[in-house]
Amino acid sequence: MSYNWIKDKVENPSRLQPFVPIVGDSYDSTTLAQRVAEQLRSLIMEGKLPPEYRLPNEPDLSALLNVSRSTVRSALTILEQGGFIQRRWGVGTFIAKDPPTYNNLSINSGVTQLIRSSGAEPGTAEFLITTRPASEHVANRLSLEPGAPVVTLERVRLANDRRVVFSLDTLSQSLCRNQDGEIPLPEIEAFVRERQSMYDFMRERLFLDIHHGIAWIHPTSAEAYLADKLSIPRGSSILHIEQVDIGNDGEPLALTNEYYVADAFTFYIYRSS
Amino acid sequence: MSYNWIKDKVENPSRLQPFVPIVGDSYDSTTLAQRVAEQLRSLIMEGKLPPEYRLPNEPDLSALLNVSRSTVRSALTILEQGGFIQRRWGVGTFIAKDPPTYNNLSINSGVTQLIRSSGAEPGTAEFLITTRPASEHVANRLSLEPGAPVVTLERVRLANDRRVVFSLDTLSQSLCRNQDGEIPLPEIEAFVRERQSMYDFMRERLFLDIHHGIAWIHPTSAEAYLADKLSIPRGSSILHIEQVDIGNDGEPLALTNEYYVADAFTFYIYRSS
DNA sequence: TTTAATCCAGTTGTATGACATCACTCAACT
DNA sequence: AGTTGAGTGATGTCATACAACTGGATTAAA
Repeated sequence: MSYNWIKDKVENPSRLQPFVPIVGDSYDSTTLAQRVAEQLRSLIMEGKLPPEYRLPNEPDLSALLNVSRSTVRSALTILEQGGFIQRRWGVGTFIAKDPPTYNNLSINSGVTQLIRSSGAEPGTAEFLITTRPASEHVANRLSLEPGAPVVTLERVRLANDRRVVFSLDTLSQSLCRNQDGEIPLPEIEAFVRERQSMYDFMRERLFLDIHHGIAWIHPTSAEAYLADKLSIPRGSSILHIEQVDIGNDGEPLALTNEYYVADAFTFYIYRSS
Repeated sequence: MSYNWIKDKVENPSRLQPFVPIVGDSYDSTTLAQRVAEQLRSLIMEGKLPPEYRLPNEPDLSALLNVSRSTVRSALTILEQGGFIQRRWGVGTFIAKDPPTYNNLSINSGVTQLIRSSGAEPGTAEFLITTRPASEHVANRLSLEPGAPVVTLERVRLANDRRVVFSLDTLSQSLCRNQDGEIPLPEIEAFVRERQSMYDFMRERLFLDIHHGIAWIHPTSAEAYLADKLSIPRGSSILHIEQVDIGNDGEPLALTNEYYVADAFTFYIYRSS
């Protein structure tokens, strides 16, 4: 019990100790182990638990978090697979030497969070929201019928007023409804303009939880339209990331196309062997 | 016990049933759960366990694999985090709708395997192995002193005789030794020429196991040298992947630079939320 | 007949306790 | 000095029981 774990190295110990398992609060669909892993992960990503730091042993962690050791172990397995911690049999569990951050593509974070975590202030320069029939490609990605109505959101994203990303989000119109019926475009626009996040809108207004995303990497170069939007010379290198977000039932929820100015961000990937 | 699981959908059932836990065979350093996960993962990636397939319940799996249910659960957690399976509380465990393949960057596979899995025959067009002092950048990536001797391996990789990748591998010379002393360059060359894999060489000759890799994504365009090597026009889009492979102790083992012709492969990434 | 509520079997999630195995330290011995 | 071996503390594995959830069947009510 003499672990000075948090005490002398972490600023805010209170985040960990008063962990309440939350049983039937709001319907969650996540398991206890996943919530514990999520809690520890955010501590690591916020830097509260520094690299190479040694965690308490599993029985103590179990007592601290007020969950059983098997739950702790399950959570640690999740974190280990993500490259956040390293376990050494017979020795202990340690924060990884180089744990993933928000510019790790293995973590499904949005553009806004990416910009913010790079130390810049996120913003939006152009904003165009429309409905249109789905192209064949879009319909294919979203498992829709070609021509089905979709909501598209076109934005130029800013980092400290510099144009760094052009993003084009697509969402089936049939999903844009709550218990009161269809949500009108202006309401969507208002929400996304303020919060700068379509994921927040999907979660809070449509109650659509994203289980994971599948992203395709397309290196390309800027043609006229993109060069104009991003204020870069034509032919500049562009990283095009096309992503489908998948819900808990395996259903595609949204399609995202993001075009990054090549030198604006450095992306990396954790590749497990 | 009436699961026709394997029986009617999988060609080679024998791979699963006679699972032997392998206790002290060769020193492994991997846990039993990891080996079980690895075994199931290869079955999935080879297509023996089709998408959306339902696995036996955990007690039956435990009996089939001759390990305890907690070990099974640990293995399943690993696979779930990798996007290979989906577990549904109270229902069952299923192969994912779209499980990762070798062109998933979250899986640390080499170029040769990538080419082979795309259905093409891998080959090598140019082959140059040298020793040189480490540049500052290389030394930094590999945690070496600048100027320390490194072995570099330059190759043009072929897929059905088409030039698709230019790769530049770097390895500290201090690691290129076995119990008999330093391994001469010609021996390295002979091995890698035949097996077309530097990872195999590191594992079998140097006993260096790679725990994971960290890859950086750099979209760029081909300058003169690369355009020549890859037989493409100057200015063509190139996907540059720089990767550091990390050992079990967190030590950097090798540095890999791979330059992919943009349209040769489609890479994707599994992004967990 | 239709609808809603209830039960029930099957499956994954969590808790608990015990033991196995590994890595490290350090004293004892050769 | 070098080696062996016990001891300690950590993670890994096993076993068992129970809780919570899902989906379908059954039953009861409208």
